[in-house]
Amino acid sequence: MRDLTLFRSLGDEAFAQLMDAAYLQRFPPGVVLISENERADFLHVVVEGTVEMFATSHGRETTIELIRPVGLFLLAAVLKDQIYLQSARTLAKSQLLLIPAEKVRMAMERELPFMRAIVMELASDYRSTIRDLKSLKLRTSAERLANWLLRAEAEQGGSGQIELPCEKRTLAARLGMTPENLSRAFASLSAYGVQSKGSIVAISDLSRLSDFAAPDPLIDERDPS
Amino acid sequence: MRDLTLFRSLGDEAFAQLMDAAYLQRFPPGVVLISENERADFLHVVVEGTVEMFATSHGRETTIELIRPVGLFLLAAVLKDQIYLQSARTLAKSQLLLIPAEKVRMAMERELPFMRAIVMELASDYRSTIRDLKSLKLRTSAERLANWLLRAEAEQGGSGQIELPCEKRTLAARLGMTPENLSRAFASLSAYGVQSKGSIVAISDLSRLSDFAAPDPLIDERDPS
DNA sequence: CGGCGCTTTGAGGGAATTCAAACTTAGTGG
DNA sequence: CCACTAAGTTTGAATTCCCTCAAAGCGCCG
Repeated sequence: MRDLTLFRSLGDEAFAQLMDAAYLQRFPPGVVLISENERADFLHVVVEGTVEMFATSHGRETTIELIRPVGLFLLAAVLKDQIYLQSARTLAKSQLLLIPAEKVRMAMERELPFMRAIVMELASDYRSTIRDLKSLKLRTSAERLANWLLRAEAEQGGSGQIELPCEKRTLAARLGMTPENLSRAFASLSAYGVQSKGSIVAISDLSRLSDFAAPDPLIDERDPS
Repeated sequence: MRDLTLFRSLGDEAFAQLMDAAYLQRFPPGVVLISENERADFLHVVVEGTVEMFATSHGRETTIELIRPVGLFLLAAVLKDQIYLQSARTLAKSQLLLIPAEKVRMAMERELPFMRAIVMELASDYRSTIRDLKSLKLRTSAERLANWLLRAEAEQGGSGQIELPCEKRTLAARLGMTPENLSRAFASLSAYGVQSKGSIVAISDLSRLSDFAAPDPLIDERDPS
């Protein structure tokens, strides 16, 4: 927990207070943790497992983001004391820490370094969402997939192999397309050395894929923290 | 200037210090104020006119947002001391206040209420970007236009008439489509009582348009501040 | 008044979605 | 351990949506 940049900023006492008020809970896969339109009662921290942030409107649904350990979500809604704009469900067996919203806001008021860390966290989240927006508006679906693969490959150690963190249907929604379309995108990337078998993807020639993907640091690279 | 929620939080002295260090500048239309990939040197405040935030990648370009008085941009990049992810250009004759990034960060450290206001501003910006993302991923282009029109109508006083704040090509990019497609979207909305002539759009029957648009509070409504 | 640029319209093509069905995989219960 | 089921994935065909290219119309400003 303390590994989180956000909580590293807290003094021991304040950290203990937050933890005392928090609930550590386990959930099986497929549980809807929160639904959009509810009031923000808890800041959620993913300690173990995977959580999908998704959104619906008039029967349609899409994935906004995947949260994996150690990551938090709903911070903006908690701070503004507003309703959630996104829903969340577990994709795998997960362990979450629920911190009462009120306690988070109190800790922020009491500890300047914590508020500073919150500013940085929010700024990062904002910028990361802008990157997503740019990717959606400036790229085709195959390009989005190609760049997503390149980044996943690097994050998973650069072995040329990727293990998908979720089902393909979810990845499709995350990248803004249908499952069928993702399947076709994978098929079209086979011309650039991409082979997918189940949840394992192999990239035989990074530079060839990179030529097609044309990665853009202003979309694909993460801010240095 | 002091009307801005962000600056209302500043003490008189700190506010004066910020203003002393800032530059008030006028720009003709069509000037590129900042380009993505540059380091964040100034927080920008639009005092008069209109600024378009846009982004490019490999020859493609899109509009992210329009900023009008009194609004600010580049806050996240300034706080993180990072490069900009977006470019900015004036659409009309504009007057901007440029506040050195370093001064903003210093003011934040010195004044707790200012930092608190920054937290709220960032949280709002984040949530508003999430709304954009949902709109893009969950709606067709005609639906995005219809909902944009409904919101613009309300913001402009509910007279049933809208004056477009920018050229249609820019609105098209803002909504994630081509100018041709926007034109066709307008044509298709004429079945729901929408007439556009130049930069004036008339809605003859709000409820009919609303039936088609199916506005969703979690996408179209702004947070109460 | 003329020219430039934006907007509209049309035609054609490409990309993505929908619908449907076959196939694969994982998980369950016999 | 195997068969069976259910769900996820892939493939195919048809459709819709959107984009590109091209040309014509229109408005605005010099």
